[in-house]
Amino acid sequence: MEQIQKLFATQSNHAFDFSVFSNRLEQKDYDKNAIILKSGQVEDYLYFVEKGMLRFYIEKGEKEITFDFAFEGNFTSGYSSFLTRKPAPYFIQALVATSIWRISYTDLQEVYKGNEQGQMIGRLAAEQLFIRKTARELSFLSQSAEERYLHLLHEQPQYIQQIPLKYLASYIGITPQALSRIRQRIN
Amino acid sequence: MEQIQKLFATQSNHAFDFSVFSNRLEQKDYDKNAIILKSGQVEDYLYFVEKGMLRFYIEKGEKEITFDFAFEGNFTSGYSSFLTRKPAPYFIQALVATSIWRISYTDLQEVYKGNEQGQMIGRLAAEQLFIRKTARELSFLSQSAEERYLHLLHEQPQYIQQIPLKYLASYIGITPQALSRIRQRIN
DNA sequence: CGCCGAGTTGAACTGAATCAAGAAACGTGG
DNA sequence: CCACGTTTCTTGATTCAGTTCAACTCGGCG
Repeated sequence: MEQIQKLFATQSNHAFDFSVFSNRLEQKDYDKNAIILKSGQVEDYLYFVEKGMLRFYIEKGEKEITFDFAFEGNFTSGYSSFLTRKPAPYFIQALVATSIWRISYTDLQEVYKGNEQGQMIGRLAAEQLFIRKTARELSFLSQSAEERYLHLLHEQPQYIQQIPLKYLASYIGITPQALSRIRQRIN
Repeated sequence: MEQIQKLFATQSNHAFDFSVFSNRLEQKDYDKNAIILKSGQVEDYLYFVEKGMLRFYIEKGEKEITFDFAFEGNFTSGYSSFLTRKPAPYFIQALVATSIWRISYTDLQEVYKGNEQGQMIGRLAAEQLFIRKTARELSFLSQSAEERYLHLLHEQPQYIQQIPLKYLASYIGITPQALSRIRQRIN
């Protein structure tokens, strides 16, 4: 909880009654491999990852495609579903035992209404998510698979080694075999 | 202008004083190839494309990488720069003679403040942009270059043929030569 | 008319996919 | 806590999509 409060304190230049928001936060723990959101469900929460990490994936025929991760200190959500109130086409899963804080859609609307500064929460989340997606788009257009892997290693060194290679490969856009060979080449 | 109003009417289930927003809209016309945002500038506007189309690109060494287009009826912006008030690392250019409506950052903040429903504009823009980026991310992970091209053709048939092949190739993530061969193969 | 950028086509090369088999790690039940 | 079975990772051989370099065509514009 202090993590979130600290984040707001650094972002906000106005006094902000944090309790309006925090009173509606709910803490949840998930076991390793637990499914947090099932494909076909409407996402009802915005999450803040306190500890652990999450994986986002879609099922495409036989195989899973991992397209996102969320680490400690990130805001995350099945965000397009959360915003549009339509079923999400993907799954969210805990990669390790994970603790999150979450706020429901309706509660977040209340925070928006009740407090001038409340919008900041939504804005912070939206900005973080959008900027990440844009950076990732450019990585596909301008970098090789090896560069994407090295960038990922550099950006999130403490978490990457805990993630199974097959998920990383999928996230980078290559097969597990290809990533295995990249690893052997750079070591 | 009616285009935008219609968009709001279909999205909003409440009465919305559209004039609070529209009074702050400014109409601008750009010649073919005009630069709308220069890399290094802070994006000060949110745009609605009334007519024509835009291209987004970064300069990487010698070459340009086109990573986005905006067509008639789209909201768009150098959005991460607009949100964060930091310089954009990319250019926005008119591909053909283009007419837009735009609202400045400060005016949009005023709309947010002055009107309960005002947030909707920001939300609509954010949703549209975020959802598109997510779909594109999945296209890089799960589709071949040829599939991405066919999808683009299918999605925006009326605009694609007006866009120079080299920009389309870049957007898809391949060389102009490779796209030229894909075209010859599918015809 | 001549030039220049855009598009096309060819040939050689390369990074990654695919298919296949073996090694290592992992968790589950006895 | 070990033993077994399953999943994950590695390594090899072959194939394939896309890159690179190069030459040529075409259309528009000065």
